[in-house]
Amino acid sequence: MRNGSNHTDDDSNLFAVGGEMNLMKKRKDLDNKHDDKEFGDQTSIKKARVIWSVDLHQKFVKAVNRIGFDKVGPKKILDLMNVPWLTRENVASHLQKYRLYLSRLQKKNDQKSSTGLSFLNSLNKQQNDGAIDNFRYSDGTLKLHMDTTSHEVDLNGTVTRPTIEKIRASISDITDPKIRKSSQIGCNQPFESAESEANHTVYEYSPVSTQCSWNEVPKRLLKKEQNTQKHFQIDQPLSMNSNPSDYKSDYVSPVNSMVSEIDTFPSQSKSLIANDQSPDIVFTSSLSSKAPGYNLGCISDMEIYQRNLLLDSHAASTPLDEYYNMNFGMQNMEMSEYYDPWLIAEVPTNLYDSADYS
DNA sequence: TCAAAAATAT
DNA sequence: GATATTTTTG
Repeated sequence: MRNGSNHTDDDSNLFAVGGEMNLMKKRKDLDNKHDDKEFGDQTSIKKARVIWSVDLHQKFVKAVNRIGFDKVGPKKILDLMNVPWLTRENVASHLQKYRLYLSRLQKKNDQKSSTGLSFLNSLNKQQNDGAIDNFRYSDGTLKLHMDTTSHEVDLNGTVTRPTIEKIRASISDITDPKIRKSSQIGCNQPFESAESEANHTVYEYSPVSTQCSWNEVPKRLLKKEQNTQKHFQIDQPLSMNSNPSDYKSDYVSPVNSMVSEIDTFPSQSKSLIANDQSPDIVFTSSLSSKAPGYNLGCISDMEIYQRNLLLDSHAASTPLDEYYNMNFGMQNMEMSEYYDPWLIAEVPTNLYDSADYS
């Protein structure tokens, strides 16, 4: 529909103008060729490519989880989703991708849990990598990384300190005024209305709104640490994987990687200024002094993304940023209250490493 | 130009 | 319905 109606309208208008057409035609050349062919019979107007918006995907995931992983099939999903214009093929295709994603996810987890001791190494490595990675994102934001590994570590008690302190240090580097301010702004926005909108809503924000990641996080995990103490902004999550290349554009597992990001790192005053003018960071994350690991990373980046969209439609971030934004990471925040639990779909529980959340 | 997403073919 | 392959997109 997107292409269909809009473009053909444009084209026909142009066509009427005639004289000016050539100029425009160059631009629209491709489309016109299409149209020529397609106008032969009205019936063959190319059907729109389905864009799996956040909402749509959430529906999808919800359906999948409802049906149960073993019994799931495109048809059933389609039924449950109850989206009239969607076809079985659409769903099938999406399901294929989804399965692919999940299996990779699982592989990652297995890998991780079987590596045993080496997770310490990977923790360090990851933090280092993170530091480097931070600059891959040219938006000047600092990402603070945290991994479930650190959570495990935390539980063990042993290695907890460094991690936490590292984070704390970073946090305290950030001085409050601006962050606080913009955090608040972001946080106080009402999300619900927008979130519960039908799919179409999202389209209005395209082109950037359409990407999504699979991350879906069990609600209950969010509830565990409600008392939050520090607020800081998060923006772009980043994969924490020890195997970055592999994850370049992967969907990030909620289990595997949790990321918080702190804007306003001293060395990156650039972004400070930018944010000052138009705070593009919208969410607040929280660190509990008790169990940072726990507290981190319990919300889907999709949702974050969605919120970002809604709250910040004039977006300071570039499409590219947005793009990456979607593909990476988990974030956590104290947003639970803002959510309608219904709207949050979950990844099958068996995919979570139970140790991580037990 | 490329990888990821979606469509389509098997 | 699953998976492989192809096309489209950003």
